[in-house]
Amino acid sequence: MVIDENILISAGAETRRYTPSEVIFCEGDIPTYYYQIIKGEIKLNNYNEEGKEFIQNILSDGESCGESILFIEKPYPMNAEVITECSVLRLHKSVFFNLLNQNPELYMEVNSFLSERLYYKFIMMQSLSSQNPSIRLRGLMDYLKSSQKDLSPYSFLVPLTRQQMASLTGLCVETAIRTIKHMERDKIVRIENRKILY
DNA sequence: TCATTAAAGTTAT
DNA sequence: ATAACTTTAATGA
Repeated sequence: MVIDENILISAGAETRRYTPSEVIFCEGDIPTYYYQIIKGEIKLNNYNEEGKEFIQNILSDGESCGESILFIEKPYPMNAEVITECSVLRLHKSVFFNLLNQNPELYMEVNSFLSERLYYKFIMMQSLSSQNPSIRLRGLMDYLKSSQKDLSPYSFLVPLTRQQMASLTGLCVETAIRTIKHMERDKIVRIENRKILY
């Protein structure tokens, strides 16, 4: 949880509902609100000139989306698209900043969330700079798995579709699938009824 | 080697 | 039923 929901609500945040494929904001929009997910999944993405999607991030319960851009005078460099049915708290930028100014602890909470996102970017950038699809996918899975305690092999069920894994690593689905199959042969992952265990 | 295209099978809504 | 996802195979850069 980035910021306690009750604090946001008493500050005047409104609860908004979104349905899958709805767009919360678009690349080029001027940021006006702070958004925090109560429940559901949202992806931050871009589409290249050929229409291929690159997913910057997938966010869910308790996480905020696009907050980093609020701190700079720039339009969004990505879209926020709803994956699953969502309820989201929305607080106007100016109220959000007043809130932070009155509560230094909240600044720290936002900071720590921001740092986590930045950490993800560093980790992913390292593996994405590799041409090898196996290294890219492992970089993604290593990061995701690092948030759980049990680090033993095959204890982590990858909570992503192959499509999403491909979009997060800049691969095409088919390559992601082939690579995952190869990783299964190499005993890096296990596959049980299409679920990937890492 | 990987991306792309096409085609077909599978799962979720 | 229909859409979304998964898989395989062929072809080309």
